[in-house]
Amino acid sequence: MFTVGRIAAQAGLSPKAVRLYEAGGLIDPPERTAAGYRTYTADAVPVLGFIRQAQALGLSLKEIKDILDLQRSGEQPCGLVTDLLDKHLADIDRRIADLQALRTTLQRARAQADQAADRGDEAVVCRIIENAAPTAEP
Amino acid sequence: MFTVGRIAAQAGLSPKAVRLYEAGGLIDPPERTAAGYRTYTADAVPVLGFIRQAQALGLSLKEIKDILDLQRSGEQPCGLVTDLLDKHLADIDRRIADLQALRTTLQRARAQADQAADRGDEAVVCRIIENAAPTAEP
DNA sequence: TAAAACCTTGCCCTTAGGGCAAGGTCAAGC
DNA sequence: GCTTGACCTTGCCCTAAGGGCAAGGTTTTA
Repeated sequence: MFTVGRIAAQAGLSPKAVRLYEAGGLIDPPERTAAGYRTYTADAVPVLGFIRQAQALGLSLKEIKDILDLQRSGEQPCGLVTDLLDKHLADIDRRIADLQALRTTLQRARAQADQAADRGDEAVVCRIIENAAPTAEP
Repeated sequence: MFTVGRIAAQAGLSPKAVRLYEAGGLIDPPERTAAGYRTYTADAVPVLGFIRQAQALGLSLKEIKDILDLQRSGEQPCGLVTDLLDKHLADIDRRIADLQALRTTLQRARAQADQAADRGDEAVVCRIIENAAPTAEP
């Protein structure tokens, strides 16, 4: 039996995160002592570990909850997992492309900043950013 | 004279965003009519446009406020702007690298998912994510 | 003159927790 | 047995940048 602090440490999480996962329905509410302390068994560790891994892969808590719900309902969540992975893969590709476009824009803005500084030029707000073409957000 | 809705439309923003920028000190509080309506002059448009551009470059409202404050104090904000651009450029490079590492991890997880499906294999949560190595966040 | 379109403020919502407060509980040392 | 420190409980406010809604006032248009 472990308290929330111990189980969190075992899974590499904060106690607050563990409570949040419970509140969000990602993990089952554990037994409580008479005093109200949460008591976890070691069984909770792999589930928390899964949550951590899935988060590291960019899945949201909501998506992770969907996977876990499906699994708890006896279904095989593999299809959902692969769908989510595909979705996030495409999302990541989009974000990388956006960031690279933004990088180009930033570099152009930066180069103009240097040129303006050389000329002693100073516009409304330095004219550096006004001249930069609009791009996607980061 | 323009109402908040008109000035926002001119700058490509929502009225709420304009009010938010005022509350955050990015723009000066405009005059009010007797009824309390904000009344902007056309002078506000380039400032709002600057905010929009700077945001598109990934700057936070706080950073943009610092730039505008510096400019309003009579300083030339170019130095600050170039510093911020450099900082964000480095930040973007980090994020692109992180996302590319994440992409690799996701693809590995995805490939394992297919293999597991072929074998009819099903682990705690499909074993797809457990086997994926931890990576940086998106 | 009445309705539509606009404005005002204020509040709650979003992610994934962090931080703090007030108060209760457990384990170790003396 | 008692104290002390470490831990636990819930609850509230905070983050970034607004979106959405509500209740009520105003302006414009038909």
